[in-house]
Amino acid sequence: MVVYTYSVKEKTSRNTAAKRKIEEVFQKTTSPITLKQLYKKVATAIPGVAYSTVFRVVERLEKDTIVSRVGFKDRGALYEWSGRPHHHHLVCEKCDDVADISDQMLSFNDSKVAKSTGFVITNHSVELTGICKPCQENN
Amino acid sequence: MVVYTYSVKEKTSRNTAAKRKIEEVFQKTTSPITLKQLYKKVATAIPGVAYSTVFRVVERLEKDTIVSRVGFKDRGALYEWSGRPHHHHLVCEKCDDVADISDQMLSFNDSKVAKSTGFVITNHSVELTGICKPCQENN
DNA sequence: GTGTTTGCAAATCATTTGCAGCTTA
DNA sequence: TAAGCTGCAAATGATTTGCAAACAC
Repeated sequence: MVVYTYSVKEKTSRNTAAKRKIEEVFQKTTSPITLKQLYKKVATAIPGVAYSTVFRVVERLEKDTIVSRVGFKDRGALYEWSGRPHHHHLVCEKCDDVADISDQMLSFNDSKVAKSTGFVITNHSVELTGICKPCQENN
Repeated sequence: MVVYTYSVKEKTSRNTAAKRKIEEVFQKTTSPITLKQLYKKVATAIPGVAYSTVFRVVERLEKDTIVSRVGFKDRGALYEWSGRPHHHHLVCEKCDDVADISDQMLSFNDSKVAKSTGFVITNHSVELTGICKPCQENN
């Protein structure tokens, strides 16, 4: 079990069941999940846990950049653990399955964009949509 | 003024003030806007217009693929006119200004991704974050 | 002990819908 | 006239907050 560590900016933090479980769910889940999904999983392990608790823990985790919010078009806000290597997502149109894509596979260069727009690029996010293998076959 | 034209799937459509104004706002605005922003602009020209009217017109326009919803991380759903050539967005962290980026500037290949994941790629969306020139200078 | 965290309930905010009256064609 | 469109009000759903009790340290 990974020990909970807040960023240096945080003075204190307490090790609670909710936090431990939330971290565990994030670690076990490869694809981004909604707060609702997270809450359901947490509530199974900790009956009676409040949605607001999950909300606040994740809120804190996001501020501390331990989890990050990733944006998808239609679904609501999704969260995933930040520790994993930089990657992007490929979402299946049919079943909403999410595959990870490494940055190298995309190979586009920010500098060309930076030059033509005058922006300094600080971050990029790519979302691909497609149809996964199983769904292609079950057609 | 561009004439309102629904897709062939639509049997009928009526030319109303709300629709004309909504189209006009979309045409004049280069960056994606929220429903709220759109509503405010429409309401200025058409006092007393209902939010739900704007909602429903945009809903219809989206179904007819005349406007498209683009996803950003933090802000809510954003809409933009679809007619423009395929492009992506570069958002300024400081002032939320949005610059367009042509697809060619990014030059990444779906086929490599398709090969390694088994997915058939149907669409892609790129969101870059950065700091625009004015904000760099005003620092 | 004491300051953080939690559960509960309620506030907020965005999105969506039902309906009856109005408008466009 | 008739089907579409609109305003209004209210439902829904997601997100957020206040507060007192419970808990970690």
